[in-house]
Amino acid sequence: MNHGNQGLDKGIIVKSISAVSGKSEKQVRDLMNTLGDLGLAIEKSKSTQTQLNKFFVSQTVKEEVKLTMIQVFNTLQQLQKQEGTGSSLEKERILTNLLRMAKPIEAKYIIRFIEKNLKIGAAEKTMQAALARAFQLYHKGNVEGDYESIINQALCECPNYKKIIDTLFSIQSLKEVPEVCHIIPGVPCKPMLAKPMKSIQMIFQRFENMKFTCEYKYDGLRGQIHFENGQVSIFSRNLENMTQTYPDIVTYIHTHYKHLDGFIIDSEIVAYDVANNRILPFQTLTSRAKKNVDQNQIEIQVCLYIFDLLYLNRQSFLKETLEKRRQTLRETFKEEEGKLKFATSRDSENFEEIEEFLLNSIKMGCEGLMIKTLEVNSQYEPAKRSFNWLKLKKDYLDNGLSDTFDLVPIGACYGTGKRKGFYGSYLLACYNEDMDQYETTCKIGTGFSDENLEKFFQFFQEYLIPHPLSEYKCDGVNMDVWFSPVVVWEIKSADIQISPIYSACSTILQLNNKGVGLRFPRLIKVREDKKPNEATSSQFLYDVYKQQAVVASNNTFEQDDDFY
DNA sequence: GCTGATGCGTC
DNA sequence: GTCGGAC
DNA sequence: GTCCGACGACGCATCAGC
Repeated sequence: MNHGNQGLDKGIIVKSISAVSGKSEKQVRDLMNTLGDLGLAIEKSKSTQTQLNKFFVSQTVKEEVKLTMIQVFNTLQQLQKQEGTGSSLEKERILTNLLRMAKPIEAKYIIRFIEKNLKIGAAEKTMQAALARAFQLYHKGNVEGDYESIINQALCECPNYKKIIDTLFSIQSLKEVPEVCHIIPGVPCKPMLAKPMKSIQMIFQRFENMKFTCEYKYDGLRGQIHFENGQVSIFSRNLENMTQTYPDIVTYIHTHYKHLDGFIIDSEIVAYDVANNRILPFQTLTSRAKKNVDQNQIEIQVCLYIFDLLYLNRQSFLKETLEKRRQTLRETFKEEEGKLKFATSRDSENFEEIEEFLLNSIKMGCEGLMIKTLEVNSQYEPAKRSFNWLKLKKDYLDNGLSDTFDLVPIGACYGTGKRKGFYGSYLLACYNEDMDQYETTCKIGTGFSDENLEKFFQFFQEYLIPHPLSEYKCDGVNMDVWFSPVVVWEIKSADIQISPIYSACSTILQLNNKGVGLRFPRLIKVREDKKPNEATSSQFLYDVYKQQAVVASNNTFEQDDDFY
């Protein structure tokens, strides 16, 4: 089914639910907070409608109207088409009409569908398994073979349900599926992913007796680059077409590789400081325009760090070993400083060497290492095991070398779905000793056990306050509830980045009132031994920020006022 | 024309 | 992206 | 191990409302 974006504001959904159920918008929002789900909110609203409101609704819609799938489908497509001035009102009107006709349970799933979260415990993999089973039954045992793995493989190489289903309807033998649905330039292929590892030892355990290689893990955007018949396409990790965003890459490929008879390579697109031959931070890369990009107006240059070859000269390389793919990649492409480089790699099985390589990668502005087998199980086949590669980052390490921060929860938001009835996330602050104030630096919603979620929720009931304290520097952050500063939590993060909304270090930074925020924050533990005013200081946070390789090596980063 | 909210994609 | 829980 | 769904920070794009 169409899973396009309706671009529906939460506000529009709330208004529609309000219009359909006769409840005020505030009542709908309260219901949403209580039930932890807008879908449940409308289901309940519709099924507990007052007689008066039912009467009112029946003036506009005939009772006993039955919605069909086609109607819902068409309406969703209509929603998708709305754009420009006045589109929000129109969307609200269309959605309201649809919800009027829907039974409570239908309305629930329509809303959940729009929110792209069905919450039925079944997602992509379950659906694929079901598809396999369904066709097995459809063919009544006349077609032999492992449906699930064939379909899975086909979906990885050619993620197009229509094409695969059409094929399954028409085949005599399962062998025909890969003959029709296989990797081809122009169509994105599911990328290989990597599993986090907490130590180098774990890598030796995982890859015991296998040859493997370590590569720098660049901090950019995954880019799968296709070329065929003069046509360049660039796909993201989630198979989105982002060709329009990178006309500079398109041109580069065009001018250097049009002699090749088609290829697909895997790469990381990284922002690059051409003047100083340095990698720039992820944040810099993301500030590039995404639509209607004029190649002559590009201010942020990128370098392509390529690391794999999936297809070349009309041949799939997916089933080749990494050793072979890498060798062919190196023979086919040519490095150029600041434009295209092979990911820095080292084939080592020595602990100290790997450790040093990891530290070097971070010094160079990378996130850490990717570790991949070279021969055994080294095929590019995410269908077999999508997390076949391993990744190692400094902040995964459990050795005390990575930075943690001791922060104070000062507010929270209600949880949704399985977090219903508790807080789903907490606002954290560091302590500015000079100003005697708490400065926000992130929200946190991961690292909690179910037990802690409940325990913390109960705990904070005693410390609720109606408004943030005057010593909280928390402008620009909207929370459902606020607390007195009473506890300290230990938090780990990957990075510290300039933040448009958090206030930590803003007085030290002097950067248009911006502060710093944590990247990938998660809870480690409660610091029973610390009082709130012993939390991590703003100064410490700032020092750690300045120490980061990519900040330390690039003094222009924060002086360039135009940029931020 | 600007601002703020929020969608949607990246990590 | 990270994480915890169910299987 | 795999799958799922909680939740994070950002920045561009878009639209309402001033």
